Amino acid sequence: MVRAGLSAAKVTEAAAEMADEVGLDQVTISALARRFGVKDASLYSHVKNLRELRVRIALLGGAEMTERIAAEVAGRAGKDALVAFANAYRRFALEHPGRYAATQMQFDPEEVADSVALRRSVELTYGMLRAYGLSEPDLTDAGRLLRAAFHGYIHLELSGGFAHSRQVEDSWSRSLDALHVLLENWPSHQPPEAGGRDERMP
Amino acid sequence: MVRAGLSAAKVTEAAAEMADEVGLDQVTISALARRFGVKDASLYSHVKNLRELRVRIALLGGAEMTERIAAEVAGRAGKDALVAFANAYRRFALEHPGRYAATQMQFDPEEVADSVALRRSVELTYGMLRAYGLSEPDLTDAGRLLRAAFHGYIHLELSGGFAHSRQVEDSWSRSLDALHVLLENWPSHQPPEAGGRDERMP
DNA sequence: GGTTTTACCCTAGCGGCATTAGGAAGCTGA
DNA sequence: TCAGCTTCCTAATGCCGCTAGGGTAAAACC
Repeated sequence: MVRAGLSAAKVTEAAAEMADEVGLDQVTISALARRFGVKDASLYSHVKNLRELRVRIALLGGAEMTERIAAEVAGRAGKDALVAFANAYRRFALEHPGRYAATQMQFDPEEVADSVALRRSVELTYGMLRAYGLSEPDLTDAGRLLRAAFHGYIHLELSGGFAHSRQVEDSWSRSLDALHVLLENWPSHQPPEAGGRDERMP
Repeated sequence: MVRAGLSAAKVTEAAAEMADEVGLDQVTISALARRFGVKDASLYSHVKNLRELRVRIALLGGAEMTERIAAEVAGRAGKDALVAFANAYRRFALEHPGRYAATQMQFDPEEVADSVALRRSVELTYGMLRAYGLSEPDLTDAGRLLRAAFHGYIHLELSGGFAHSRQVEDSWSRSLDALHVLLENWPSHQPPEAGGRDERMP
């Protein structure tokens, strides 16, 4: 009897690939075991349960995504940085829809508490926004709106909300133009006298 | 033997309620049958399968949502309309997360082809944007960005992306300020000489 | 090199879910 | 009243997540 030679890492990588190919919700323990030519129960030596498997996919995907964004943004500022960030974000999501979907799960705080990628991605966003001259609390507000716009756009695109036409590219890049204008004209707000605003999550 | 007196409409309404309470993915045929005190198989007299049930929830939720938005936007224009639209959108999504989630499914084109609500919601958006002086192709681009921003924001909020603090309200209303500024300063584009742009979906 | 220990993978089995087939009992209209 | 339709049932299939417990390959130790 030859062993399959699995490991948590291999299982996660295969699961991520499978998620990109057939959708995150099609990634089941059974299907994954089938892909490895192994019985379902065998996978439980490497992964606690289905939820943990998905969290692993998310952490893997999140790390990869942040890495790619960081590489593209490096050395840029202002609109250059914004466009590089946004395009890297979108390209990753379109090329790896399963991994991307996984990053959108609801996590228990401690599941992602020690995620370097998460902290890094917040830093990247804030660095970009500071180049636009923003500071708290606008930093937080603008960051949220940017994340929302990016995610919302990709979500609509992935779910077929608009046709998969060449036009989406134009629309996307014009939205980036618009967001650039938005950040340059951000309606600033003074932080309130008393503290409390500082504790906001990004 | 007393009959339960079910109907497609009653089943859908109960399913929508259940989705709001426990999450769309917890709405199963079994759970719903249990709620009615009926066997699983009985529901198949009223609903073709699980997918159709979810589509029904989506259509119901979409209609309700559009209705509420339309009521709020009626008689307003400019920033008033934008804020009314956005707040009605967000409030519905937060009060009815299950129905809202259902509206985000991927549909076959003919499943929603005859949805009045969908057409109406597009009209509402476009009317709002025309009041900002936009015309095609900016109408389409701005509409997409708005939908993306709204959906993205609510999605982040619902999935706990940021803390459930009072601050989210501030952040949201400042994002609306920013979007208003954006629409007033939208970087316009000329339509290309030859046709083709007109066929874009919203 | 032989032995012990570990860790991997298996068989077996539980309960939950979606779905279908076919039958019985209520309701409706002639 | 009785035929016919609808609603609900029982029964069964197959897929899935997950657990318990056992055997063996591979690694660790002497």
